[in-house]
Amino acid sequence: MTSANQIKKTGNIRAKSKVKILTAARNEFVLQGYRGATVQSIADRAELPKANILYYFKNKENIYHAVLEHTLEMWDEGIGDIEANEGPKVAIEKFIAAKVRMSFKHPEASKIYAMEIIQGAQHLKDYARTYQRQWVREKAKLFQQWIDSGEMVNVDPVHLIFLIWSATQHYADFETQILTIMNRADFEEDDVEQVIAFLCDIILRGCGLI
Amino acid sequence: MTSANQIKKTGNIRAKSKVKILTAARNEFVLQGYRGATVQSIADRAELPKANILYYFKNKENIYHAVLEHTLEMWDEGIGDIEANEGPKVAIEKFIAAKVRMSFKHPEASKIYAMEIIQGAQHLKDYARTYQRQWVREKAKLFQQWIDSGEMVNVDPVHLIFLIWSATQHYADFETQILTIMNRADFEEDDVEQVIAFLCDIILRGCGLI
DNA sequence: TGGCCACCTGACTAGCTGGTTAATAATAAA
DNA sequence: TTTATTATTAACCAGCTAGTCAGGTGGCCA
Repeated sequence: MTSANQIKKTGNIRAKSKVKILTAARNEFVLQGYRGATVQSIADRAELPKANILYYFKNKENIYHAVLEHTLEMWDEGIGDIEANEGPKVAIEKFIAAKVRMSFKHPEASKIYAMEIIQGAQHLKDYARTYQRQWVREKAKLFQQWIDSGEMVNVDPVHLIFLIWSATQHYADFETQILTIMNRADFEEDDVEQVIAFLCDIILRGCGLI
Repeated sequence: MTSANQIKKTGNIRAKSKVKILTAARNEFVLQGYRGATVQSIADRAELPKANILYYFKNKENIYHAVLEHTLEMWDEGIGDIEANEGPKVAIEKFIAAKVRMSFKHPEASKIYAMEIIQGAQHLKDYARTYQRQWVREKAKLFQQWIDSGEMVNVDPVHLIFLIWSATQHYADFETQILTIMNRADFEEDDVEQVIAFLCDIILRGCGLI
């Protein structure tokens, strides 16, 4: 048995337990907030003794950080990529579609992220300050070029990005409210495409691209 | 001294203390969440002994309910009123302006509301089920009439309302993120009007109203 | 003056919190 | 098999939690 296999085998138990714990933790943190989610409640949900949780994660904050990290990875993936050569229409369409799909696929991730920001983003100030700020500036510059070349109407690119973020994430974060108002129990496949169509339609027209 | 005056005088102490407590509580709940905000921390912020807090509000949940109630009142006020006779352009403009102004004026209210919804809206399911659902249906019907009469483009009225809600509330809820990305310490007077102008511009054009 | 009532608060408690420890079991390596 | 490492968990603890309570204070009216 090779050394690589050793690591893999022992790693498997660790990995499986960690996934189990993080899934339970993510749900608890969404439902109860950081303080409201207790190590015991996470343990109960994961169907493991509390001490086992604290064997894999030194402490509660560590669990939260792991959950947050996973959330940010998703955010990065789901953010889609706006590229210069495809023109504003396709770029915005792809961006909206990617964000809406992520909202419907991983609402808990969006919710955790939202709560973190609402409460002051104490765990990820640096993330916004470095990574996000740069991303927004880059993409805003692209939009500005399209505006300057007359390919789209003159709208503030930064606020346009905020608009798309908010409108798309809304379907994850305010899921409960939306479902209640629409008098529905759950979202269905069709809803995703309908929302994408609606947002693309109104925002593209708003940008003078239809 | 009349009985009415007695009530007013004693009521004044009650009212003043309650306002003090609720203001402190609102801030604590926003920053720490329901479980994270302790009665002691609320007391410290209000500069009152803990027992005094519990003299005016039987228990912690009572405080939270009072905060939530106050928040909903603001929401109701700030929601603006879409009226049939003013036409879609003015209606949407007024609606957006009202919601943006409220977001900038009372960000904590919006944040508390958002957190409550994200966590499953356990304290105000009925509110959404009765009041909000009816409001949305009413206003959606109005939009539909404007669409049918060719006064605006055919966009889903319910999703249009969601779009406006999300875009406007975003400036309150994600304040921290927005300020960080824009590399600013605080919002200023001008920002409010700029945001209103941006959102009106893009959404009205999106509805074929420009 | 004395009685009434709203207001105030220090001291207390039962239960829960995150986290430790020490002893045991399971697994893998030699 | 023996040994070493990893995984598991009951029992425990110090500190904090929401909430209680009993004993106050001070203003107002008869």
